[in-house]
Amino acid sequence: MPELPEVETTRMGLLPHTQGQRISRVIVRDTRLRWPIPADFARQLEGTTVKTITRRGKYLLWECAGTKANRKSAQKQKNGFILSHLGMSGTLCVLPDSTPATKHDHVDIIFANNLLVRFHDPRRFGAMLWIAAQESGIPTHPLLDVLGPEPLSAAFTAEHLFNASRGRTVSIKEFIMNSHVVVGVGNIYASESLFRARIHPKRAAGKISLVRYEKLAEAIRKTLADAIRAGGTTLRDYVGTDGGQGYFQLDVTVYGREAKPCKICQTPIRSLVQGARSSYFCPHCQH
DNA sequence: AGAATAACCTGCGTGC
DNA sequence: TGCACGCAGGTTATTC
Repeated sequence: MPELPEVETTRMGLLPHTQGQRISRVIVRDTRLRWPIPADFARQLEGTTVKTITRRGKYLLWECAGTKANRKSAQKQKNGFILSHLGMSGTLCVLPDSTPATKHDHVDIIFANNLLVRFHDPRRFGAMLWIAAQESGIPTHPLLDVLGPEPLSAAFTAEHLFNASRGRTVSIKEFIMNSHVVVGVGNIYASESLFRARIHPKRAAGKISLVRYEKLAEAIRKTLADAIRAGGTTLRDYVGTDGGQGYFQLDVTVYGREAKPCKICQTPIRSLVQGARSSYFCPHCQH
């Protein structure tokens, strides 16, 4: 169920326990995810060191490098990236390496520092893949290559939204949830951002002015940045947290508040279904 | 190309 | 208590 802020919080939680640590062993218990975990996944990782973990949209990229000894023994190809995605129900948590596994624990990445990172995913919409290092050092993968700009980067502008939306009849809610347009805006923050920008979720993306896209871009940036900040403040020692409690309380203004009063005008919040996803909005404030 | 729909899953809450 | 049902914060694949 994680959106971008939860993924970023997960990244920040993992980093201090994994950066610079050598992966001593990898246990794959259940390969069934969005795509099967590759057969040689464990072998690729074992013996490498995690240089850093970065985020692209809701994907985490774990940069792994073979040791000098490995390079000498012709194992240069071990350099690469773990590409992970939490899907709807995935968690990554840091645990002591003796922690017994339970149901839906798909993968353990065990480190030389006696900690492990456990990937747990009941609904199996998540992913764990390996990207072999390229010449450029930049990870290339079909899943990454089609992604739109990061909402908290300079590339994410009102002009980008405006230009990408010309001629599009799709609703603005579905438009901003499309990862080809912008990454990281999930179902909750789509409703929250549209409320903040006062835009009705059903409005056609192609009929929104540049001025209104300025407001929307700013609303998305603020909504996500606020949520990341909230996650960061709840994050203390990531070891032992199960991710369930790690998914922090969201401070929502419209999401899930059907029939409750709008926090601005007291009009009852309404919901509708778009692309099989629930949207929430204030019929008075948003148009 | 873009829009709409199906598909992948388990778990939980609700109402009968 | 049990069971059917609807719904869940994601994304790609398929069809038209």
